[in-house]
Amino acid sequence: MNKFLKEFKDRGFFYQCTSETELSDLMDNEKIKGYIGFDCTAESLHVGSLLQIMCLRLLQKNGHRPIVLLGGGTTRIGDPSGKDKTRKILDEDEIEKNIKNIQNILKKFLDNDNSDTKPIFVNNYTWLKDLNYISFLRDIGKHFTINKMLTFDSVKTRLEREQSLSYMEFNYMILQAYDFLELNINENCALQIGGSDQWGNIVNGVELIKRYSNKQGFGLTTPLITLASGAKMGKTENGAIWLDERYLPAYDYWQFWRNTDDRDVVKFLKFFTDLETAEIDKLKEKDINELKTLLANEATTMLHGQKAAQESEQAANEAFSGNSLGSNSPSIKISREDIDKELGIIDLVILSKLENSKSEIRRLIKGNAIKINDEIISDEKLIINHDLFKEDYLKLSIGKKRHLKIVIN
RNA sequence: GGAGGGGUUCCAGAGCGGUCAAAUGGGGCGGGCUGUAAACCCGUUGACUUCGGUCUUCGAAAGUUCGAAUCUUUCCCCCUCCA
Repeated sequence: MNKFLKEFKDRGFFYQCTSETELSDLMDNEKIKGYIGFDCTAESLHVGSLLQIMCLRLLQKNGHRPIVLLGGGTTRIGDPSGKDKTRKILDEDEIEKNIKNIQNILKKFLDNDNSDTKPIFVNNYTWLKDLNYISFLRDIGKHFTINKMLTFDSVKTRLEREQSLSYMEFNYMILQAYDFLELNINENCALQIGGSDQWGNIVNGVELIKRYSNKQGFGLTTPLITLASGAKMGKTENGAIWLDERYLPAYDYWQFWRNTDDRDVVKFLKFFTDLETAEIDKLKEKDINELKTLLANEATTMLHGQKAAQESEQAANEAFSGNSLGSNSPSIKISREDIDKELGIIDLVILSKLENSKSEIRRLIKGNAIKINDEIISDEKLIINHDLFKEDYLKLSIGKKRHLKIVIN
């Protein structure tokens, strides 16, 4: 089996492939281009897209060249896959902004220097925006039958549940298929990779290429990642695990990985680190918490750099060892005047932005959840005075996991 | 176009004139146990509070009433059946 495909499988990325043997042969014989489309609905990518990003990296690692399709055009339509309802359509400016942002994130994960494998960024709006309706229907539309389109899950589930599916959304799959054709013709792109929910859309592209150009394209999908807990990857109650440091600091990103469920650790090491699978299999014997730290360090290094990863680990050690916080711990500054005017504990927490409801803070105090310098606070009227600032800071903790350094400015 | 059913707190889903800031379950948060895990147990889950209460919520607006999530009217949205 082709080296790329083998690792793709070894790491658990593989779900389905249109013509596996042929794809394997092709990738043995030549370096190909493979693309993945990213939706531009959100201002940044979150870990839910990470597996796709890892696929792009794997292509590069094996000498193939990734094409990143930023769906500037299709985002204007909205993919009905997996959606119950039509979602809100973003305006032009937002989409443009999102595209730039997402592109910057992806560059962090990819090798942009090797001229043979550096990623090609394309925006499908460039070719979708000028399509002529009549000629599109004649050239492309004739290759699609409604009969077939109605059988795709994305359409079928909507219809079965009698939820409305607009004609606009119905066309999404045709546009995605057209994207693949476009890339196949103009970039000689032979492969589309996507999540398993994209299978139908991908197959459409492969078939369109066959009918239109009589060439063979390939589709490859990755499984939907489900956590041991049954939750979806990437979204927590506190919000998505963003890949953009402006939305989620490196320390929190590190913590996300550090808090991985035991049962998911090995799987994640294979998915989200560059460690060789053989090595990971050996590591399995290690202490589970060491593995989690390893996972957190590898994943954070990949995105935010080694320095950020080390600092995060150090900060975590400090925060959880119960000792004093170091220079890498999350911190905020408050002014001397704030303390002079008898700042209460509740207001301090508000200032820290750890919580924004006074009622909630009172509840936390009642539940022994709030600590200053590791001592439980039981008086909600406690006034913060300068004596609490040992050295030059005060350690504020909420629960077991949130610790913050309060520094006087 | 005609006939019905419905919109409730993060989600699902009770309530159907006062005892409702609203049952129950899920999720979240906190505590306990531990390993920054899982499972389990306990507490909590609108805001503000001088802890006595006060204020704002049950699709939107107006009304009936001492009093409305609960009744009436209009409007908006969703669903089911018929054409």
